[in-house]
Amino acid sequence: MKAEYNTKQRALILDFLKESSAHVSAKEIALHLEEQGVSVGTATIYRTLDRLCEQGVVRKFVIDERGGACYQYAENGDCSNHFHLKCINCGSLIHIDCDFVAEMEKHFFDDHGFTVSSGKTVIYGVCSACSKIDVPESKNHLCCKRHDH
Amino acid sequence: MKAEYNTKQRALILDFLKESSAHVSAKEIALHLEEQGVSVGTATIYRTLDRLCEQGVVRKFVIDERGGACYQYAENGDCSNHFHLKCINCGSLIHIDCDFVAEMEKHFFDDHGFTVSSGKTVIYGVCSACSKIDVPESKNHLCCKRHDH
DNA sequence: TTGCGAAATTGAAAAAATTTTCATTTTCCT
DNA sequence: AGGAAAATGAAAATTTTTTCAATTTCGCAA
Repeated sequence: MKAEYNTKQRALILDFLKESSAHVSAKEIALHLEEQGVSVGTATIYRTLDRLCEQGVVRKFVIDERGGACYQYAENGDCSNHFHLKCINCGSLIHIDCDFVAEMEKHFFDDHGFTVSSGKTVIYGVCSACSKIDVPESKNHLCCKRHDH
Repeated sequence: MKAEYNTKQRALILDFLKESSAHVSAKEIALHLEEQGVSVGTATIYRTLDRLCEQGVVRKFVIDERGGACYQYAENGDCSNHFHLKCINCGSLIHIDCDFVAEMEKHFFDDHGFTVSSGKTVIYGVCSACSKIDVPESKNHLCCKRHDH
């Protein structure tokens, strides 16, 4: 377990994320801090976001419409009705709970007469952690809400 | 459904991926093609990889030791292109192979960075027979293949 | 079969996003 | 206060995406 120091920069970044209901990009964070009169280096912003993601405090998304990734403060919502994504590479189990689940249920029911039991369903593949970011256990307990698309 | 043209570049990239048992990076692909005497633009390589990932033909990984992402050809096994519906009541396994599978794969990839391995995925629920739902034959023939397991 | 044309793809260059490097500064423990 | 560990920022390096004019693919009509 590596030690961690509290810094002004990290607090500022997290504050901004907390007060932003929507996704924000690394660049938006930089611009915001700039406006606040505080200039934080790019490297620091990315490093901080990485760490916050690792800790599950923040979620990372990749949205087509925008260049690059976006970040959002993660509140742990309810994990009631969702699918499980099982990574065949690292073995982690990810709980996803987004609008698309409903879409899937509707499709299987309408077109195949199949009533999906979401809670028991397991979708196998390679997780974002293995294919994109290095994210440890903590994040895997989070639920993902769907973002606009 | 968007049309797709076959191009020399795509074939070359896919060929290289097929013959590489290990992960290869975008740069390695570029270098390999260069050595082959064919020069393929960076943009084309990334675009092609993106598409192949979306189609589930290739998987994307990020390995710490290397900068950036790596790609690997995903074996097309017998059941690798479709989902399985497992009835929790009668136990039958239904193989479904319809356009929606691609939609799902795209969603999970785009929105969750998750590369679905369709062949290993099992969706649990109650089948049409058990819930006495009349599914039009035409729909079944159009959308899915049924097998006994 | 041949050739036309719309749609798709390409490549080069520029832009953008992200990561690395490393010297300097900050944090926190004693 | 002193010092080790951690974090920072600036700049360079690297990776990935965008732009857009030129080129290629492929169905279809002649």
